[in-house]
Amino acid sequence: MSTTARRIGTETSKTRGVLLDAAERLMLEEGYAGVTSRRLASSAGLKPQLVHYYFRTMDELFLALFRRRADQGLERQIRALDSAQPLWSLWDLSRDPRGTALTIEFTALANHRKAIQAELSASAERYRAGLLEAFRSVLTRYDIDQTTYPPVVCAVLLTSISTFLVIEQAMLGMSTGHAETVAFVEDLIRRLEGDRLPVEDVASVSPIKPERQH
Amino acid sequence: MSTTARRIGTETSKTRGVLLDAAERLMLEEGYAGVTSRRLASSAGLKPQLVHYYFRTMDELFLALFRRRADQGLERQIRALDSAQPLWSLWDLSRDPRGTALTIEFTALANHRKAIQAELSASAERYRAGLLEAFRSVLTRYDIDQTTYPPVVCAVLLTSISTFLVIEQAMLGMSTGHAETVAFVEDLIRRLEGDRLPVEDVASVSPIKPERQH
DNA sequence: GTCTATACTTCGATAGAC
DNA sequence: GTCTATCGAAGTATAGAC
Repeated sequence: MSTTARRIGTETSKTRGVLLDAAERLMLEEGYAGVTSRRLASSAGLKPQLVHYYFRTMDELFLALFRRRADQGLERQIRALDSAQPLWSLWDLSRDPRGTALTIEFTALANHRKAIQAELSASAERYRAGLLEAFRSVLTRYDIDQTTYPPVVCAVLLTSISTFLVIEQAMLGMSTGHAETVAFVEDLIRRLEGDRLPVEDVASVSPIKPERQH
Repeated sequence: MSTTARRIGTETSKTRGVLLDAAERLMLEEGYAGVTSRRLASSAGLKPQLVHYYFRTMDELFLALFRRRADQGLERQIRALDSAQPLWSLWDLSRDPRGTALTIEFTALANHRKAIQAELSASAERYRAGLLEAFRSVLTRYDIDQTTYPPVVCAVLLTSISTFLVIEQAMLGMSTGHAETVAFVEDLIRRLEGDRLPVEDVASVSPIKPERQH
């Protein structure tokens, strides 16, 4: 009997990282449905069978891809929380088009890949909790009435707005009212944290780039 | 030569409507990738070839499906604009989970179906324009400073918030902070339009249901 | 770790009989 | 308008040689 486990590549393999990078690129360019073992391999200049050598199933690949990004996102959030202007940093971070576009693709993917859904909502909850903490502290610092402006509402609003703008802009090519909305939000932030200090900006200091593993 | 056009069913056919209804149901339940000619046919109790009899390609089916919904959405928006409490009506309308979930699926689909993208963004622009007009008129009526609160920003905000809540709730099963956010928005509406009059509520008067064609 | 070869499934689409 | 029959392409996945 062949209950003996099938061979699988190590997590530290260079090729594995190359595949994940290519998968991410494909996902951004053509949507999650464009990420098939064949297309992925060809886009990375490899044989389709290698995909199945490193990932038992496509689900496993999507999960690995998501986890890599989610970990990176949480790391960046932590750095943003620690910056001199947490609101500006969090706003800039949440407006990163690549990160948000990937989240949206994973959300659509979660519709028929239940393993993804669990991972995604767990990660979203963690992210929300971080934002909540940031708003609690900032609103306290600036002495804002937290009954009128609950921190959790601020967290949801910030995420909704940035997510929605990315959906329209990056996925549909729409931008009606975007500039005005960004100006509106940034004016609110400015009232609390003053003008943005470009040098301290977390997002610009560490631009999103595929993470190479080796 | 077979340049003679392939046969195609009429737009008023009952079977065609059944297929569109089934496609919509499938799309909501399993995402757009679940809508294949075979699965669609089997879910409607028909043969796969009938799908291709009524729609030359799957793209054509998706387009027809989208247009039917978009037309219905615009109609409902117009009725909401004419109601006694336009803000309440528009808010309720935009929070309809089925309509928004479909929009999100079409957005994901638009990533690799360019015909869909054009249609989708055109429709979104029309919808935005309607909302904008509503806010212009309401803000004028209640004498709100439109420099501080630009109508287009209100339109973008309303759509972002409702879209985002549906994404998290219906697609990810998340709800942290949702109740508070809804309360926050509804409090703002209440200040302008007073309490919601349940009977006048457009959304509750005409619940979303698949439109039968015959 | 990468290759060849291959099995099996599902998909979109068309031709032609009834 | 619906059926049977059928094509070719693309997908996931595995076995075994090198």
